[in-house]
Amino acid sequence: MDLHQLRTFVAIADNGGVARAAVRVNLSQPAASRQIQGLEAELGMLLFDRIGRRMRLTAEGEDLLPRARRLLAEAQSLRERARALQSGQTGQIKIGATPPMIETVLAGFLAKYRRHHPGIEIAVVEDGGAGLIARLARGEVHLAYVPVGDARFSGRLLYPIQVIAVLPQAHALSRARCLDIAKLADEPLLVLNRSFASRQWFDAACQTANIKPNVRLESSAPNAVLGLAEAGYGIAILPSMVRFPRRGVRPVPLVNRHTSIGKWTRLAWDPQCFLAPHVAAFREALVDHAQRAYPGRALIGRAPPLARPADDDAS
Amino acid sequence: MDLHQLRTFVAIADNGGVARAAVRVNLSQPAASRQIQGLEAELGMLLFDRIGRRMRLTAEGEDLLPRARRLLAEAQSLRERARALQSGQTGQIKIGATPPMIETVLAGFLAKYRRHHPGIEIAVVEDGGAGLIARLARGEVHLAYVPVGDARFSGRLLYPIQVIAVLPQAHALSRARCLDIAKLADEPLLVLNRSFASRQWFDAACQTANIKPNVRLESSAPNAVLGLAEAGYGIAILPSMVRFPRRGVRPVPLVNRHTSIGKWTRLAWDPQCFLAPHVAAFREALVDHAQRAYPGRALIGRAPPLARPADDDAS
DNA sequence: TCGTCTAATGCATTTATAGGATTGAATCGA
DNA sequence: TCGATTCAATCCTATAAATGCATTAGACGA
Repeated sequence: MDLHQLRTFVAIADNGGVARAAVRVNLSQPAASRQIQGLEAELGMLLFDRIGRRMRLTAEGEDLLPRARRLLAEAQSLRERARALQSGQTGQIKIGATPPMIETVLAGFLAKYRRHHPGIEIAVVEDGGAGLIARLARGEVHLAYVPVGDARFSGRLLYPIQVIAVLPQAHALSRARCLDIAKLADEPLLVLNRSFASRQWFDAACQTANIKPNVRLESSAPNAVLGLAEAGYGIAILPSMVRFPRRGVRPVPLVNRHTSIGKWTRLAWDPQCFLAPHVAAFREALVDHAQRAYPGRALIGRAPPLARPADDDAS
Repeated sequence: MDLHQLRTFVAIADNGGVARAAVRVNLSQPAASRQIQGLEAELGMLLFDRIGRRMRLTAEGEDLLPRARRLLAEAQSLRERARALQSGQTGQIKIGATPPMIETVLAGFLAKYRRHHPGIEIAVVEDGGAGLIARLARGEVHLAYVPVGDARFSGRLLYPIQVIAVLPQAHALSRARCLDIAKLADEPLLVLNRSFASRQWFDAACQTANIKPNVRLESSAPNAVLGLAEAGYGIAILPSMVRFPRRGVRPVPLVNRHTSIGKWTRLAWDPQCFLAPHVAAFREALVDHAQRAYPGRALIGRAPPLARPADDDAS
């Protein structure tokens, strides 16, 4: 059974003759004749009665005709779906991100993007940094926020994330343009737990600076830390992408011997996987958006710039 | 796009590899490889990412895979439907019949037949004799009750229909084994109108016998005629297939010079049309039923048998 | 680093499918 | 009633496609 045979079958039934049908399906008359014969032979039944030189559907033909139509329609729908996918008008995108990324960058961007591209279905997968790398490697997501330094993936640099301190306005250190971590030695600190990259960077910086931070609270929720800082309970240590302004507190970038603490963020993908046009378009739009309006950009300008890694965009 | 390509596509996705898929679809590995490449080329997109020596579905492939499955399932359903039609387990039958035929023969038979063949859909088309011939010629019905004598159709003889008189039991002539129409010359008669074949046969017989029948009533309803006969209003002239017994009246076959009046009935079909197995089976069952239990058979035995035409069964 | 496994490619062969010409039969018009 | 026409089927040949075998290229594991 062949789609061409079915098409010819339907055409003969519709046009009432092999010759006319042949024209409709861009075939010669003998070819159409043979196709219908081949179909009849394969199905083991006559689809048409040959009444003189006319073709009339048999009962079986009448029964199978609508089914053949459905099959052809389904095939056409498949082709059209493929064309839509190819042109990037439609398709699915799976993007992995950490909760802070989702909150600060992705949420706002997605709302805008979906309005302009209603055919695109965007699935956001929430996971931690290590989990995102694994998902990207397994092909579960097309794109993911991954820190710089993993050579397995291509990526586009987005923006730097730096560690900042959030101090009460009344605090003496809050007027500084930026703040060396040595000055935090005896201050009571409110920090995130070790699953946060910013906490790891902060710890590493303290270690190199030979400082033992006075941790008053370790939390898994940035907003909790921030709220306590507002209440004057201590100095919050957070990544620069928390949203400001907040009342009664001031953010100040941290430095370690005149060097900012943090890393650049990257939107990465697996270069071994074919990246569909609609995914590439989405990626470019997201990169553009993030680079223009990244969280904490006002703050970051106050500290020495982080070393910018090479952008290893291999597309 | 080709069903084979789609089948290979699905097989690769299911079996996770070209080589294994090739075995499943009875192809060599290179053939399967080229099929999927051809499909990808035609759709203008990669369906699989080649990760090392593995094949992993792209986003597009994942999108199109269920559609391909549906298409293949639809094709399989078409094949299975064709097989069912071919084996005669299912299908449609259109049979044309006159109202008396439907009432006396078909109704009872259909009830029985449908119980034993639930897959068969039987459509009964009610029409007059001339209408049935036209419908048969146009292919609107597969089978029809048609009088003998039409060479265009093949047919199987069913049973003779003879013209009978229905007399009040008290009538002197009601004791006869059969009755010559000459004896009806002066009796008040209740006859059917000229659209009934039996009426035409009766008229023809009267003409050859040089008799002017004394028609008291001409009706289009056999039961009305019969009812009036029961009421003693006259002698009813009817075809032999009316159902007996009736109270107070006796049926007597009519003869014209020792010759029965009537014709054989035939179940006919268009020999130019392919007769599907399930239609042929239905036909045989109906012929068998009609020949064994035809209406008026007890009555007909009392008159000289009608000349039996050749059974021109050309199948 | 070597061996193995997998998908892709080259090549020769087979297959089948197409079109053109022709035939045979049925329909139409004179 | 007899051509003329029309249409489906058939024959034949050429072209295109698909297949299988052998081989290659590349990745994965020991």
